[in-house]
Amino acid sequence: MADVGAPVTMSDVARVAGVSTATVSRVVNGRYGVSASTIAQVRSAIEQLGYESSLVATSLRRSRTNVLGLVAHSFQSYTAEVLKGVMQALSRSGFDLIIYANSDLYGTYAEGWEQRHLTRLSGTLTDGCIVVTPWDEVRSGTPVVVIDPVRGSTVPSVTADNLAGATSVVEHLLGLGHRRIGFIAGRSSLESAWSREEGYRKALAAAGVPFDPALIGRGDFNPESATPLAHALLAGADRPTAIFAASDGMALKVLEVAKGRGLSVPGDLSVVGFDNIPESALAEPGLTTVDQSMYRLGYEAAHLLKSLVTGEWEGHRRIEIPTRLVVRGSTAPPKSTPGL
Amino acid sequence: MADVGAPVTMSDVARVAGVSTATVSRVVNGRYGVSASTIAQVRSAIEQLGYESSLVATSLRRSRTNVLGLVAHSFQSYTAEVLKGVMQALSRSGFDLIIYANSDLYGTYAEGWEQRHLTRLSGTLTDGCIVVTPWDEVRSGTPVVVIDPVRGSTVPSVTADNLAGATSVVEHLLGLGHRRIGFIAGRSSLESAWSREEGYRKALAAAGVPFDPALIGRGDFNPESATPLAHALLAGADRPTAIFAASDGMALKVLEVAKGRGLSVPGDLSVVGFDNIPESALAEPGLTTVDQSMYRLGYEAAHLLKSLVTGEWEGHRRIEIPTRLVVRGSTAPPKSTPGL
DNA sequence: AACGTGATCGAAAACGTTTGCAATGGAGAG
DNA sequence: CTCTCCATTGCAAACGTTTTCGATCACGTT
Repeated sequence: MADVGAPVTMSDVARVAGVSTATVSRVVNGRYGVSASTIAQVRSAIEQLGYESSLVATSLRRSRTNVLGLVAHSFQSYTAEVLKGVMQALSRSGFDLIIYANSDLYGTYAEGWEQRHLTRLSGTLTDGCIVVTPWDEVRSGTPVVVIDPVRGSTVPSVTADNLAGATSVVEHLLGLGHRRIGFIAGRSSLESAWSREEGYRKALAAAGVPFDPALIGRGDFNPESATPLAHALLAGADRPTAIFAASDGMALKVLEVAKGRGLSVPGDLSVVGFDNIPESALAEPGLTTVDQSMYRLGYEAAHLLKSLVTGEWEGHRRIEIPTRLVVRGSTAPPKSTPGL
Repeated sequence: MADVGAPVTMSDVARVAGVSTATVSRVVNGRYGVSASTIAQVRSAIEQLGYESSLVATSLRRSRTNVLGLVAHSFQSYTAEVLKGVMQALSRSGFDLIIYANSDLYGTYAEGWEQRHLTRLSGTLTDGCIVVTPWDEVRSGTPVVVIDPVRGSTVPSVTADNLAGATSVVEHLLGLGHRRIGFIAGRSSLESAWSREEGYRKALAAAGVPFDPALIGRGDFNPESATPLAHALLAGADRPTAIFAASDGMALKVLEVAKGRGLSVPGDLSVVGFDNIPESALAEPGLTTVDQSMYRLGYEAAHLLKSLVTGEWEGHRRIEIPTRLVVRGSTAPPKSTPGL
């Protein structure tokens, strides 16, 4: 029954209850110093009018709002998963969550919208923010926690143990007998991309496999960026027997390219991704990948932000969560295992 | 580089630029009546200080904020899908989106939180809201669009063509040769639940199959509610050869129960759901279901809300989107097809 | 020289809330 | 009866912005 009309304000309540707005405010916020009878009157007026305090006005006046913000650059499935974790962490914590999503996906404001949103929110609306989009310079008057930060960032952040995850992938492939393992890197400015590459290199080095620059493709986590790189890797005469892409989105493109070139997976080529997005389980064959619990990423980020906002010092401002190798059908021993 | 410190306000800009806040406001909002040189000064001051207008203060002062709100009761995967559609519709529309999620998932405010959030948002922050949670009484001073409304609601709403969807399911089952078809209903207050049951009844009637009340289980869309109902339906001597659950969540529970009772699907029992959530494709066997594009639901809702907010009358305040039967492995002809 | 005109800009009110401070009143002490 | 004191309550300022209104000024017209 959407009845239009001016929203009921505190003055309305005050008038009906026959008191001042100051008193109404005190009742609403449970402040000390209001007589029982007045409280009853105000309560009844609130009930009668269906009054609810304006989030905006309260935010403007107060410094603390008990609202946390989240800024994300898009809503992929992983963002939703992060969200679940955040909400779970905030459940019954007294903090509400506001998610700010920009409408100008491809608009003129595309550059720098993260900062715009962050500033607009943290100006007054929120006590702190979680940033899910990769962004280099984070300026904010209130605490910020970044999920998957850029390399070298000093902002409090939560990230997966990308090094260990990538290492486990390469060890898995080496264990199957692969020696020529291609790698498609992610956006190089991101710490996660860098750590995954680092894991790739270190695991190869540890096994005594020489590093071949020709096996590296420089992607940017955007699935489309992987397509030409996969073609390039697979075109050479001495093509790799396995390709490890730094994200599932890119790995799925590799799968596509391989099929397009008449290569069977995992028969002719093993493919591994990173992230364990839902689509990976549905792929044909299922994509071997590294699970980084997005849920947990969100949960830890919210927890960290909460402690930053309330001022409870928790020591670590940088949290790493463990990863887990998920072996599916896209990896198998190479057809010919030369040198074994 | 999160630098703490008081956020920069319009007064700061005014001081630096040597003008009044009124002028700064005019520049920021592109109002007419500011000299080119002044504009340049103000712009430079804004740049220098990194000023961004406070969403809160602006909202408080203005009536229009160009921000739309979305209130959802939880973040299942379908909510994320709805979100994508909403964001796409709002892309480059000049509207931003704020999603308000409550932290008191199981808290004392559990009852009526939707209304609380809606009121807090629509009070001043947003120009209108999309409500994704089923809720009976919607009170709001600003336009509201409800996705999947309650039965009899007069609030502008967007819903799937549940009647046609349910009809297609039953026709599919009838076509396979089923005659005893069980039905597990959804929350009866919802229009979608009612329409799905209506479709079930009408399709049976159209085929001349008598309606048997013993084949109806009264669920509430909550997956757990389906478990005892499935047991009850399958316990009888004259058990159905197929069960149509009004939601995928409930259908998956039926699958579980059937397996638990030693029934093979689709050998001994065909199972159909409604919604086509991602999990349904992953189930073993894949769940036959009705696809209602959540994306489209969100898209249309956002579009409708936009037109309501801007006052462009678009006629229909009630939108139905088409559904599509998705046949997977969970349906097959009954083992014995009596009467055929 | 007086005046109208249009462009530019600042003062101040307003949005709805919170809160420091002061005012009011009644009760108890002297 | 007066004074003090505490509990209760209202007044008004403040949060950061937008917008109305009027002031100022330069310029061209009579």
